[in-house]
Amino acid sequence: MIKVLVADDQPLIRESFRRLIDSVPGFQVSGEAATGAQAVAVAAGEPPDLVLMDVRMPEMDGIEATRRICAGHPQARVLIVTTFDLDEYVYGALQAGAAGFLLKDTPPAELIRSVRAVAAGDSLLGPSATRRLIERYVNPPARRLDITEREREVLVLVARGLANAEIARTLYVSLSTVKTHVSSLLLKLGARTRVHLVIAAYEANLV
Amino acid sequence: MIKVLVADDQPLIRESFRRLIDSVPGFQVSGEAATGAQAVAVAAGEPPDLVLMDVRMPEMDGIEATRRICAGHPQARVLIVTTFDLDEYVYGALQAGAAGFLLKDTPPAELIRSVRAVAAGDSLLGPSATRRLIERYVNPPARRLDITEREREVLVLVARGLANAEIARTLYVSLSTVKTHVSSLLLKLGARTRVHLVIAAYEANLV
DNA sequence: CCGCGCATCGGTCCTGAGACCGATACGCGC
DNA sequence: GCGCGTATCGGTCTCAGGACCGATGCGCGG
Repeated sequence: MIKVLVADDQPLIRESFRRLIDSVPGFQVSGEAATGAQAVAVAAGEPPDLVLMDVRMPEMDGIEATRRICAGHPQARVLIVTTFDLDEYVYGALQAGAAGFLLKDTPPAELIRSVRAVAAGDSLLGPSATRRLIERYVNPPARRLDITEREREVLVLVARGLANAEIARTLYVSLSTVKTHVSSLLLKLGARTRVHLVIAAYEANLV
Repeated sequence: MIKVLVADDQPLIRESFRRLIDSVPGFQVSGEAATGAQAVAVAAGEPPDLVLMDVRMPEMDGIEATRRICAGHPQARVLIVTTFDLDEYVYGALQAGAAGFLLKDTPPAELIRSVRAVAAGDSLLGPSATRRLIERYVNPPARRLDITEREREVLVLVARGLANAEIARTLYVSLSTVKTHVSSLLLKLGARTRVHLVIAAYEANLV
């Protein structure tokens, strides 16, 4: 029997979730909480297998509560269910350890499937959350650096940790040439040292 | 009317998808393809709004076809539907520009909802794909660097581009101390210069 | 108590990095 | 033809970075 903790500051919502969860075979609501702090406390007393967590709650928000519960109970899976489809909520919740992020307007049938999936160890996000996650992490808008092709090559090698002499040998040019390119890069990217170039390269997803 | 291209090397699968799609109001199958190359060609002749794409296909796989179609038709949304739930497929497909990744055992009702979501500009992944995406991009297993707390502080500042003297001022210690820590870091992390430290810090997700 | 790891600090020495100066050659557009 | 940007190359000079030497104090466990 999978024990579920329901955390939401609205009693009506908790009641709905309780009915929904209890209607699913193998699942049982083992506790309720009206604030993030309460959720953490209840989870400490009765370790849940699954947590349905709201984000906006008094005392402590659901993100922070998620972080603490995940830290204290690694086996617990947290499914965020919120009204507000905000970027920071999504990223924050997932970084805090949440395994899912759904909106409250999700149809009950899908919610149940999601609960099952999360309880089984998988993860699940609402469509808009998924889109933004992909945009942010998988296909981030590669910042355009206004540099020439040759300079880009040099930048990549710098970011790999090669010394100027090594870059020269790699590109079959002289040390002077490499230094010229590096100087141009420093100027164009507003960097003081090659360390800043490495940082710029990483931030621009060149590596 | 949303035009859908169905690409799969099995005629039976195509037929199933065609019936499913045509049964949804506002959607219409505008073309079929049995290989990745065919999919690209058909898409070029009759630009689709949505593509249902298999991965394993002769001539060209669905990932590469996705890449080309997304490059040529930015408005086209690609939904990968495959039998094989492999990591490389998921990461590859999303990097290629796919907006969704589902398994063929997805129930028809959910598939239809997914098609609608993807056509509306959102994204959707199956539960296991979502989990692995999160594990890989949002909460990557931070490599443990065997360094002291103080060294970690110095490393972070180095990775931010601070010079030794600036680090010294920031931490209220002498330049000598910073140099000592940096030397220890170079030794422990097997780095030759501070550039390697920056790289190590980025790879270890310290920044 | 004594050893060990950690953090702190100072000095010397050498080298790569980067600024700044110069130059040539090539392609491209006006 | 001439200017402009890019890529190439050389020299000089300064300085931060890093190696290597030394040292002290502190906490912690055998």
